[in-house]
Amino acid sequence: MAEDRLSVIFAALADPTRRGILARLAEGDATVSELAEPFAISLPAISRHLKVLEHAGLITRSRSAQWRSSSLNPEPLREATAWMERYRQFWDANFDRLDAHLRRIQAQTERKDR
Amino acid sequence: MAEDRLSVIFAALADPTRRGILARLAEGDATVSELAEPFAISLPAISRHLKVLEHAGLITRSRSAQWRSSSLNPEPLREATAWMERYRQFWDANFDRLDAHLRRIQAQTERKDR
DNA sequence: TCGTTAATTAACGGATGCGTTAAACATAGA
DNA sequence: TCTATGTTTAACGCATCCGTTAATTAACGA
Repeated sequence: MAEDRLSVIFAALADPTRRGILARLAEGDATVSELAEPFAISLPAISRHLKVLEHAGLITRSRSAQWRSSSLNPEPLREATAWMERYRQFWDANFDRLDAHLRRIQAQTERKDR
Repeated sequence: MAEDRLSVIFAALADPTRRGILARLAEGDATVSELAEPFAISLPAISRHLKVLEHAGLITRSRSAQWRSSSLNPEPLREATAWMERYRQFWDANFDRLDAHLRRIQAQTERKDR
């Protein structure tokens, strides 16, 4: 399961190696070998991670000769952030906490009234 | 593996049922049965999802009689967002795209110079 | 054409994730 | 104390994830 876009994105971000790859790509495009270099895992493993990132839309890839260059595509990060934004009110310092409290109380009251 | 905090958080968010539970909790605390109601899965399955969310720190739980109430804890969402913020420059409209372009070019040049 | 380099695919193994049903546990209340 | 209700734990099955090594594909370049 987990075919919806957000799930695919979050799942892709749930691996530290993949987040490391994204961090590297934030500094500029890189080949598979370059991306693999900081990690103590095999090249095929990196290749799979890249496929996951590509499937999530987090990177795009191009080939030039025998090198395959990856570049960061931030769009999915924007989507994921947009989803989290819905909860920003719950932690944002500028948020009126009283309002949240009242809404919680209200929800509980409604529940008991059933 | 995947023991680091961010991985646990992202993994918890990678399931649509769990995101649905969080959305429900944003409206106020709820019991396990209440949380399970919108979903076509068994109660034990919901119970496991809650355990995952709790382990990620996304919810806190309290018991009152035989009911176990869950409440949203937004802290991990703040952490996850903070991580993504590092990439905001790549998609934010207010960002000077030329700067990003120059940094990419620069990185590629450095690589070729090796 | 042959060898080298870059990367992927194939085949496998072990761990984890997510669902189920059945059983157990915890508390309230007659 | 017995029963009903809410929730968790146990035990299982199946799919997916993540890693490995070996083999394969693709392109360059002497």
